Amino acid sequence: MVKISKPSFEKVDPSFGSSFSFKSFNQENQNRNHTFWHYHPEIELVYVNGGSGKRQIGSHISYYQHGDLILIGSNLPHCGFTDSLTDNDKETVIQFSPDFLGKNFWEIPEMRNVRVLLERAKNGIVFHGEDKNLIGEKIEALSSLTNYKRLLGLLDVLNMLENAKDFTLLNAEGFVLDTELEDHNRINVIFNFVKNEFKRNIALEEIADVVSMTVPAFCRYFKKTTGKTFVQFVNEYRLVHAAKLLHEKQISITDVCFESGFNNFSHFNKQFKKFTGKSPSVYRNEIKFAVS
DNA sequence: CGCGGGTTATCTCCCTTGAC
DNA sequence: GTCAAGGGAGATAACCCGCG
Repeated sequence: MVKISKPSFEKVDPSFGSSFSFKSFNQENQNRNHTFWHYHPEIELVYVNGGSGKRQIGSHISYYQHGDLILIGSNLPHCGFTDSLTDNDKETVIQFSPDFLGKNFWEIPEMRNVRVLLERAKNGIVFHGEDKNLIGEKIEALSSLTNYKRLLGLLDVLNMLENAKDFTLLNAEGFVLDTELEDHNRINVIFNFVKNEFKRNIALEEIADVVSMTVPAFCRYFKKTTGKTFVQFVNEYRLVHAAKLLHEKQISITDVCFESGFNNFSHFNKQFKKFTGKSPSVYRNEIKFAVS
């Protein structure tokens, strides 16, 4: 019997005396609760000012270094994997309901651009380069402001995000969530299952059984929802984990391969090369080179 | 030479998908 | 939902290369 992890709908409470939620985490205060699969109607803006980790937004999975700035739209399932924060690393999370300033606030002409940004955020947006750093600093500076100034600052940040040039849409391939809650739950169950079990072999029959579907029905459903086949998805999940291990641990490539859920080198090598354009050893050497 | 770590070739099997 | 075909994923093994 397989244990099913329940899908999670996260309830977001605004900070005291405020209409949106502002939270800051550092080495001492790491009580973050978004390392599991969840979704919520509130829009979420996350800034990590250093460190590295994995992130999954919709069906997109990737590894990041030197911090991260992402904007996650309403009801887009996501999961952060930032490793334990060290030294001066800080993670700032802002969550706000799309209508926290009133139902029609984004409709006024002055907010037209932000409305476009929030629409775009339904795909998940990651920001890079100077934009990431400048806006990130601005976000961190919000912590020292009064509630009133903080709200103005947030609008300012949203405007900067809209003007940013250096960004990537994470989920552009079209991650489609059915509006029915039941289907919402189904994909959550699948993602959580993969998250917990990716280090071992997952037979299609097994995962299909978990969500009470036949194997062909499952394949069709998964492709329709994520734009990928199930095997592709799990492979990407494993490859991102492998990239992370290559960066962070001094273990042999063989060990990285098995640690990531692959059962043989040859296949791991082939997939890794297809995914990153480099073989695992070249990939790791380039990192060493960049560091020294 | 033998050994360990990494890469490539090939064959089998099961995942995916189209037809019904 | 079932069935079946084809193609991609995964296993096996041969191969390469640097090192003692």
